[in-house]
Amino acid sequence: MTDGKTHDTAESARPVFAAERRQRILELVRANGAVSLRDLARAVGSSEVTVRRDVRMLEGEGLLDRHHGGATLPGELTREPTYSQKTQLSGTEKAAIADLAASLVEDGDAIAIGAGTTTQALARRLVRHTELAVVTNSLLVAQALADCPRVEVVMTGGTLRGSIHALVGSPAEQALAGLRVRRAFISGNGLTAERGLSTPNLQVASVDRAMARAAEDVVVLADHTKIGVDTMVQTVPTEEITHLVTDDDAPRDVLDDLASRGVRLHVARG
Amino acid sequence: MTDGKTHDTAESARPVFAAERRQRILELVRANGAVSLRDLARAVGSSEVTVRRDVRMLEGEGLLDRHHGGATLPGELTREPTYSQKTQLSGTEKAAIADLAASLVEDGDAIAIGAGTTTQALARRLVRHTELAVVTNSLLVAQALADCPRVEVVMTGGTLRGSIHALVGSPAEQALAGLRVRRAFISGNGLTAERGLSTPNLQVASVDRAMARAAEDVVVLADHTKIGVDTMVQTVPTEEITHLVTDDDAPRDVLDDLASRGVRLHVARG
DNA sequence: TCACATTCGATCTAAACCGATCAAATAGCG
DNA sequence: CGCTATTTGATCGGTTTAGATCGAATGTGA
Repeated sequence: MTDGKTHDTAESARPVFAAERRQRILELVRANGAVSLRDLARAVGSSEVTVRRDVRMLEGEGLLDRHHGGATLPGELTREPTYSQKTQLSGTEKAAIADLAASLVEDGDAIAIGAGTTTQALARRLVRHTELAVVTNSLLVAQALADCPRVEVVMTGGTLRGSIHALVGSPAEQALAGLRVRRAFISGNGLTAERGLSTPNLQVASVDRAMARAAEDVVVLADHTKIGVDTMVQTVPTEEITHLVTDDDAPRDVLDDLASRGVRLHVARG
Repeated sequence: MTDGKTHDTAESARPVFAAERRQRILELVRANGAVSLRDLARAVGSSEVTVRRDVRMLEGEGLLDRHHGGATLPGELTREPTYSQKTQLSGTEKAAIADLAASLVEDGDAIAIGAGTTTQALARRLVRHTELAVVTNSLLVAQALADCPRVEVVMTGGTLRGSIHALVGSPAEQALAGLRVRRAFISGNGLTAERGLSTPNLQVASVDRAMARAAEDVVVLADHTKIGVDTMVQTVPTEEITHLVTDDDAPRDVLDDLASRGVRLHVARG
């Protein structure tokens, strides 16, 4: 509206200022999700070179992402840190923990397995067991045991929480309330001696609690990155944890504290 | 929003950048568990060479595993035999059927999706929908939609039937009994005009029946190998089938017969 | 086990795209 | 009026990317 230099020359074509052009570029990208440089140039009536410059500038401000051939919304295609990278994080420790935890499962057992990448690794170790009954709310655990005919897998119902690939909500909790198993293998995001196991999500916490209540023994699987860490919602208090399986990078003092409170320790050497 | 006054050049399609292509490959693999290179190439509209390159790159990041002929989820115990069977069988028909079935789903719908590889392919097509509520007893369907934040997935509980990766038993049926959805997308092993949809397994049949009862419309997904085939247990009688989605290799006479009984036909051309 | 088919890997080619430098036009300023 | 700074457009070389081909390796089926 109020451009500094008014009608100095009111000649033919209306001028397209750089700021306006960039604004239109942004709008186009936002509207289409991804636009090629050629289309952008055509749309704003400038050359590709100019648009390239604009796009680079806009990228510098974090308003869009530049790609070979065009531009996209920022962060749209770069969601790499998905689930599978978490398994990569401390894969060897997880494997060692899962091996040790699997030794706590005997043929003929009825057990519950919670959500998490470590519990998924545990489930993979159980394919050789026989006469096993496993109840879980984790899609990944169920998948791991799906092709194993000698293991009966029961899933709770519930709403799928995509980030952890597990079922939550009252259907899941109610399904667990009606069951009784010998051991529950539960993971979490943090474990301290004072507050026990914790997770950042309320719904997940509720299901984990229900799972712990359904079991005689509660086995917590937690690699060293989680020991001594406290997150938002407590799931299982220390007194109810009977076993902890972790790796030997876990802080010694916390482990001692847990042990003094009656938790049986199983430390896997990575 | 404020579309420019410029004539929009409708000739140029939305570009697909390399990053987006890889993202889609990941989605496809996550959804299907195992996808052949050819299908991936077809799905993303690139050559097999390019897809091979992408897959190799993604493997380097640990996001998927590479196998002869295709790619699978990482770290999974890969079931090679089932893999080639299922994807090779009638992959293109399944894809075409799934595409057509996806067009029967509207944003904001509440739908049910049964077990099967075709329904799984359908689920894969729903990731772009918004405000969708999906209830399913299929692990594969749930997995396909797990990473989609705009789709709410509710799973029935139940016992895992490994061969079809779906939940069966009374918990599954009871969960469905308490629900009401607009459309149910059900597959099966055989479909005839006289007996309707059928499957060789009793438990699976019960769940499919419960799912059909929970829906206003019943959409059957069946490729041509199943049309005219009758298997042991009837799941949905022809009168309750409102739509059939199949491919153009299906026997004409059976289709006509079904149509005369009120089934709306949707024939995908492979 | 052997023969056949499919798929993989590598190299090459073609094309698109990017970056940089330079030329031209316009606005600002003395 | 003329100079200069800023901005835009054009060209060129280098780089990246995608597709094609062919020998080699791997699976498949009899």
